[in-house]
Amino acid sequence: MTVRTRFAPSPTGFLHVGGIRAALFAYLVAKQANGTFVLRIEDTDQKREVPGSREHLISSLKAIGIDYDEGPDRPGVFGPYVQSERLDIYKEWAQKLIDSERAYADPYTPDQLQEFRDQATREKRAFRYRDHRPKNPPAWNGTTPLRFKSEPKAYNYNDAVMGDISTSADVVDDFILIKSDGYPTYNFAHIVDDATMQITHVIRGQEFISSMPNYLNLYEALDLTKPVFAHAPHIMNEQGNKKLGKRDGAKDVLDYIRDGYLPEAMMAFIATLGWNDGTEQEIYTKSELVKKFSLDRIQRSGARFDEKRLLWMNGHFIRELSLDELYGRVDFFWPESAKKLSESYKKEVLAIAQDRLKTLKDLPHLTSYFFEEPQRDDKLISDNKQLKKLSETEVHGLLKLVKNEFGKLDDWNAKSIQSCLNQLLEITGQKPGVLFSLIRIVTTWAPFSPQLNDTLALLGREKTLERLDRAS
RNA sequence: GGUCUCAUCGUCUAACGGUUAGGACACCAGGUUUUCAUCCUGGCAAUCCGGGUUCGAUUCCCGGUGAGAUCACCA
Repeated sequence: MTVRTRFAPSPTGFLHVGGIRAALFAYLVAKQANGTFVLRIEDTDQKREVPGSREHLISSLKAIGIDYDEGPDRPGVFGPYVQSERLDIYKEWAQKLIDSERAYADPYTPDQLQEFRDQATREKRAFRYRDHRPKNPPAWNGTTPLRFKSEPKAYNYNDAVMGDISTSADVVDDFILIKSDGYPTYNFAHIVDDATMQITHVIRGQEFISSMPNYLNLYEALDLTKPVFAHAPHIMNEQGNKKLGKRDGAKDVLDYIRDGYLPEAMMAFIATLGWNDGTEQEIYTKSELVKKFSLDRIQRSGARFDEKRLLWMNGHFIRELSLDELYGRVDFFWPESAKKLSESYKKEVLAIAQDRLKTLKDLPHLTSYFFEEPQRDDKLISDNKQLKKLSETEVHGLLKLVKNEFGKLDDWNAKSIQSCLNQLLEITGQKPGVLFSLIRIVTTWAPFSPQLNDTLALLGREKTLERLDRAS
């Protein structure tokens, strides 16, 4: 039997990093078994649907490299893959339950229901709809909710992540199958869909664990084979006190990509948040994840989202990239002033910036002085422990000497510049901390920059002398 | 409050009942004869509490405590 997993989001908001983890896990389980990964859109709540979220969600998945084999825009034999287009299917399955007397029309008004609930609250007991199950419900005409007639029982079942879970019969209740607007509830629709789409592994967030007894009861009423269940804990916010959500400033995946994070870093980071393979490996490529991932090694408690670790991982992946590869990725991130420069020059700049990039977005402020005249900032000198001791005339004297020696150089490359710099140390009698810092600062006006000889070589003799001139 | 689940450095985590409780991020210090970054070396730092079981519990059991999830005509 081929493994089929699915990711089934509702288009009610934006897919943030917490939500995408379930998708990643489902994807990995499918790919690992050479199976199929399905995207299904659960849009049964028309009121909450957010325009554009469907597209956003799809591009988020694609952005970090989660490709689905079947989905709204990838037709397969089990379609349609959008729930609002499957209403007839749900009606059919609902009819089966009506026929077998496992579904009935809900005769109560919302107000009446609320009264039942309030009453339960006053009496400090849990509300259960089935305590109010009508004796002779009217025939269902589609304008009132259709409820599941549960057969409460205790369950012991295995969850691929959480292990053995047991529940009492108390929590099985008569939930709504079809709403009065004719749309099915998630509780009903997803089970019908998973069955008809032949899903073998249901991998989702742990918010559904508490509904499992109801689902199990429904599977039995429908006489369906149960898939493997896997409920992953949520990713928590940085305080660790609740699940990560948009309100905590949780960014969505596309935000991270826009901020210069690599898709492979996002994937590795999200996968290892609460999962590891038991070895001391910290960083995984996509193909390693596909090979090594396993549901039973997912941590059972929620992990916090640690931006610092993400940043480190991103820097790592950036350094791993070949120069050409990296060059292809930073296109969007060059400062405006770099746009007109040649590819070869930009590649040289990129080569000495690569180790320093934590995100691709760091590129402009790390390299802008190669492309445009930097803003002079005398504080860089006056705040420098070594340089602030120098008088203005001393500074000018030093710069003059530097200019002189640089002017005499036959070749202008990193090597010749370095030997010239070494000579200058002898000529001036200054320590490198003073002389090199001074040159570095007046040629870049940046708080830090790559190695001095490399920087000057790339800057070119003309610009170097020009900037020395301007400073003296 | 009911139900379900979880609990190792600040964070992410490893450890068939026997380890000086390991690794990584972060942080700190040193080195790579300028800064920043990379790289290397070192340092700081943890088994929630209380009972059992056992020759021996991070590990098994019970009880606390703490945390999370859920209790909708939302998913």
